[in-house]
Amino acid sequence: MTETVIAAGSKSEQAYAAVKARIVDGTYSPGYRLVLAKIAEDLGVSVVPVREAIRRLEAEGLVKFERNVGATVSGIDPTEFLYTMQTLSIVEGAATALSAPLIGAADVARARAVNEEMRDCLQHFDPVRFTRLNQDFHSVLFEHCPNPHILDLVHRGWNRLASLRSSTFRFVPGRAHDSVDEHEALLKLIETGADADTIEKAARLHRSATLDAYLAQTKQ
Amino acid sequence: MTETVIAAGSKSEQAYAAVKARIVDGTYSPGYRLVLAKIAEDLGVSVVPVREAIRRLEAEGLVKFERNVGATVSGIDPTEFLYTMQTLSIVEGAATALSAPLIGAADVARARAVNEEMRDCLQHFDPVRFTRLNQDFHSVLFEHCPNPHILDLVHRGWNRLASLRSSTFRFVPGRAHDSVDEHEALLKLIETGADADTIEKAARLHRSATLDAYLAQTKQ
DNA sequence: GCAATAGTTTTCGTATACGATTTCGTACTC
DNA sequence: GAGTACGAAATCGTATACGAAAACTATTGC
Repeated sequence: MTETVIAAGSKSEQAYAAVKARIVDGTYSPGYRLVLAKIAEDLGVSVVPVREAIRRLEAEGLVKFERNVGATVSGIDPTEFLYTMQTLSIVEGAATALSAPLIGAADVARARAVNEEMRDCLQHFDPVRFTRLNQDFHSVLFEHCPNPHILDLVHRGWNRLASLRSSTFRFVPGRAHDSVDEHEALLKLIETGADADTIEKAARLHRSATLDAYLAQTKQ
Repeated sequence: MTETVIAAGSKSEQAYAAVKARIVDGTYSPGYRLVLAKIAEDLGVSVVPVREAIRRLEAEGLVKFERNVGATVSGIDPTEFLYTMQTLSIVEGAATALSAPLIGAADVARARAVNEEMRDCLQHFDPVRFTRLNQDFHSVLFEHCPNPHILDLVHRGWNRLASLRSSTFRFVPGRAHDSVDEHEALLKLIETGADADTIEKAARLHRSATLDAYLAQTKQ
């Protein structure tokens, strides 16, 4: 994969990218206390650019900031998880519907290949790989979205979701099978040029079902 | 000494609120160059908190920031306007649908009163008041949305829209009449407990129609 | 008269420093 | 032993200062 080799732009940008990456990949898990001076030292910069980075992450919802107290990685609350999923279902549904007319046969083939790999994962029980493939699959579906704002919201949603991973994001074996089937159904809809409404609804439902499965598992 | 009354929160927060307000109310219109030192002086603070504020506003899409060049109020591009409206139609539609079951008779009455005031505005041609009332009306519809993330996105959308006002946001007399009627139709749907899908679709359509009217006017 | 260039000014970017606030630990009182 | 008060340490918040990059301006050469 593309490791973040690029020491791009200002130190503020670097700090932003670095902290964001650590939150998304789980190095800093929810509730983790982000001490400015410590992060600054880790990254070899001063606190000013780190503050800026944290503020930006706060605006994206990845970080909670409290005056004179400090920053923590946000999102321990299960309710938060529910809200995040609901929001994602809406913006991702819209993004997928808007993308659909622009998805070519090659994209569908690529997505299908990914989905078959996912099916393969089910045999060997590889949740980590499954999760990554799942993201790849959905990326194909919404990456052509012509509206950059919606695309941005989708990415933010996925990032939030990823950041919550360690506490609430869990692989539900029983659900995974259905998920793969729903993926295939979505591809069929796109291939046959179904109308935007149908695709949007299907995409939403797919995510809602995933949410329900998580909730059901959590209750047990 | 009547210093600028509410010295709420940190200076960073103050700067954030102040600059945001100026962008939304049109004091700083699209393309306006935001010089850090100047803003800092205006607000009586140093540049550091101003930088933070600008970064946050950038994350919200209200400001465009370019390395070593500076910040400008974003959104002159008409395409941007289209994307903003589309995004808003989606999140606002969802927010309205989610709010609907929680909207009480009193709320409906309040919204209806506002709408009748809007109808009144049509007689006396008062675009400014009409626009404000329109916001009030929609606020009633989505303010009960239980998902804070979606609510936040709606507010951001409205803010972006407001910030674009001076260049592209224009009152379309021919459209205003239909708009008021659609508001009433929306209220009826909510009163009769229509299902979420129907309400969502109606809310979206309402905004799409507004967008179309703007576009038609722009073309002329 | 125009274009290229060198010098000046403006503005950004970040390190450092210090005051303000919170938190935590310890001692004291009831 | 529990609760409170006080002091020390940690951490945040922001002003200032200075280096770096870009934008602007004036001058020179053609």
